[in-house]
Amino acid sequence: MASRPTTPSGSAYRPPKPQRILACVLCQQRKVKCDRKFPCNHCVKARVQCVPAQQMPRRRKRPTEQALTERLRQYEELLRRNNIAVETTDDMDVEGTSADVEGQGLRSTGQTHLDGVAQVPDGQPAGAEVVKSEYQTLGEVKNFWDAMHQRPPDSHDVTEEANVDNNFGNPTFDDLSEPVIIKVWGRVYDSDHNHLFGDSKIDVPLSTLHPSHVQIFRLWQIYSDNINPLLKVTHAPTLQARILDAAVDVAGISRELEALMFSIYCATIITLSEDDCHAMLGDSKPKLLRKYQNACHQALINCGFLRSRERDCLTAFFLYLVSLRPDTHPHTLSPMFAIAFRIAYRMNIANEASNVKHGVFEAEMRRRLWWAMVAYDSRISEMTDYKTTQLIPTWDCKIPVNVNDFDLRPEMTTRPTDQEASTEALFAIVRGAIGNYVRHNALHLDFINPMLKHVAKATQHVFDPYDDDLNGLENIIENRHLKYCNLENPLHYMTIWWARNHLAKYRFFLHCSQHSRSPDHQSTVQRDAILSYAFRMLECDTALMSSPLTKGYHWLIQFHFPFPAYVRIVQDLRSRPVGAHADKAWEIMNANYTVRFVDMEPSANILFKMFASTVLQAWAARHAALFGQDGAESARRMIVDIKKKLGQPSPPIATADDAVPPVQGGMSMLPPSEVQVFPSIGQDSVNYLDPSLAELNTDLFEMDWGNVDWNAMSRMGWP
DNA sequence: TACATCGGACGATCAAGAAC
DNA sequence: TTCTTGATCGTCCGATGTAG
Repeated sequence: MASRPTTPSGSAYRPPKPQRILACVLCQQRKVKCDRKFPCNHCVKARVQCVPAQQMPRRRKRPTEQALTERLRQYEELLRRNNIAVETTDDMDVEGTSADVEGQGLRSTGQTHLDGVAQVPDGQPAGAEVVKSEYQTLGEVKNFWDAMHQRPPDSHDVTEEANVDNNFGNPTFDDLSEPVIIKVWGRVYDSDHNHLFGDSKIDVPLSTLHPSHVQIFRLWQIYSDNINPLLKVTHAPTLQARILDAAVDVAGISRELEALMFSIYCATIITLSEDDCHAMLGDSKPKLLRKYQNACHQALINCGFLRSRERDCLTAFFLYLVSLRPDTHPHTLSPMFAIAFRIAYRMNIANEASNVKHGVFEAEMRRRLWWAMVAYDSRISEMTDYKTTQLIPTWDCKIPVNVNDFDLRPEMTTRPTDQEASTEALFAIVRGAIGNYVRHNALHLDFINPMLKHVAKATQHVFDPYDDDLNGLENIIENRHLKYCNLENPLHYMTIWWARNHLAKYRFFLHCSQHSRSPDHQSTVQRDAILSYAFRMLECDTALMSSPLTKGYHWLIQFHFPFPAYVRIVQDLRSRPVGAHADKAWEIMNANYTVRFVDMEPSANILFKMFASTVLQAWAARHAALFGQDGAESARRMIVDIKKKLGQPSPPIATADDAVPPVQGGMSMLPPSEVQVFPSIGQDSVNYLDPSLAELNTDLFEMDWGNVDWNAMSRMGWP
């Protein structure tokens, strides 16, 4: 008999196991045989996307010490009943028992004995103690009720919340702790109204408003592709299982999960095209959005989102707000986000000392939610009032850890280590790294509240491994996070260009903060530097908008229209209309215009006119400066398209004569020397090219923003 | 009749401890 | 390092329900 082949070490050779091909998700769900061709026969028949299932990591549930002890007692009892002498566990030496259990890896501390191994002292969830030691934090905010009772801050929270129901019947003054007080308020204001959201407009059970089984599944898949990689506020493996279960019995799910599911439907729909909505859900996008937003709104009321402390509930509210964004005035959205932040602060998710008490998994999910909210809100703040941003140094929530969702499991007791390679959390990690730098930056804080600079100084050494240097941050982002990226992977592509865009954007902002004088009073070096950041922003934005890889992420990219970059470039072009930098500016603007506006429907809205007016002013300046002899074809294409959209004739091929009208109150942006050189660069020259824009020939910084149609503007991702 | 749903039996897999 | 154990995951048969 031939001997089995062996490995170099002498052990028997085992060919690698062929990778197991699992049934597709739909077949698993339906419990039918899958032929494992993708698409499989059932999916083809059902005309749905066939998605191969992913193998779940084994989650072996270790029996708790309590369960083991209980089992042991049962066996002892059986032995005793059969008249067999036995030394009971109660008689055994405590130290010995403890050591035995520790030997099995069941105990993390020697302090507790038989009452719940997965608990650390004070009833904290698994992993809380381990994680705690990993952090330096600002410390926990004092609790008033603990101070009243002279108790250490750790002695309530999770344990007491869990025990509230036990002693809630007749709380005495000694029982009074924050969770008890909350419960008491709950009883006192049992029927409070949701004043902000008004009364329900839905007169049917919410369970009847869910999409069909198959549609729920498809929406979840699209959410997993388009939303989750960028926001990372949900944990795909556990939530997918919950949603698939819930889809089977939508009437029997918890209120929080119901709100979360409706919020996922709404958020997913904003990422779909009109055609996709019809094909997949059989209705128009606005109708579907309205339907699921109403249902989500009601589901949020049902779970008392304003007073809830459930993470699912806050996540649902956040996703609901994300779904409102494209059709909502940012000034309306901003206070709604303020509500979300007030809830988050009540839940203490911005506080690391509080997060670590919730166990490894929950703490990580709280961090992800907080950072996603801060990042999204900071964009809204940019669009409304920069001062309201939460990108400030007064909280200490850590950046989420760089791991795949499968490496983050609810039963974990130690925080997973940051992976070197790119993971599913890449975008969230990079966004967090940039955000962490920005919130401690003094020049950024000048725009918000200069007093916070003292806080930033005091806390930076604790939180910011990136030093005070944007170059250092850029280095780390490029060499640590983007190094392993594959440009063919949509999330990697998105992260690379997003990160570069934001680094350029913050250089741009910080430069503006440092050199806030009028551009005309800045040195050429300063003007060139800031112009280069503006160019970079447009180039990155063009890369993001033009790639087919990022189609599913357009909902977020469109939200970040590089408006300040355009403003700055045009300002510069009006005063320096010719030269190498000007040629480059037109080329870059044209490329960005092509991906942002060319497919836009001709619109009479004031926003586009405003944008057009600004660009045409710069164009007029160039045209005049070159006496009509302009060879910049790319710029001309852009101008022709703008004119077309405005319903104006294409720009005339101006003659030198046209280009030298008399100066009548030339533009304030121009230094006198340049007005002399280019006498046509003035208000009249713009009107000459496009008289319909006379009313709009105003500086962007001076216009009345209160009259702007923000709904349309925000749909386009302005400003 | 065709198709969807789902309880539940059964096999496959693999983490963890035991044995060598 | 290999073996054993048993919990968990994954499959899909077949009973049942539903719609046309």
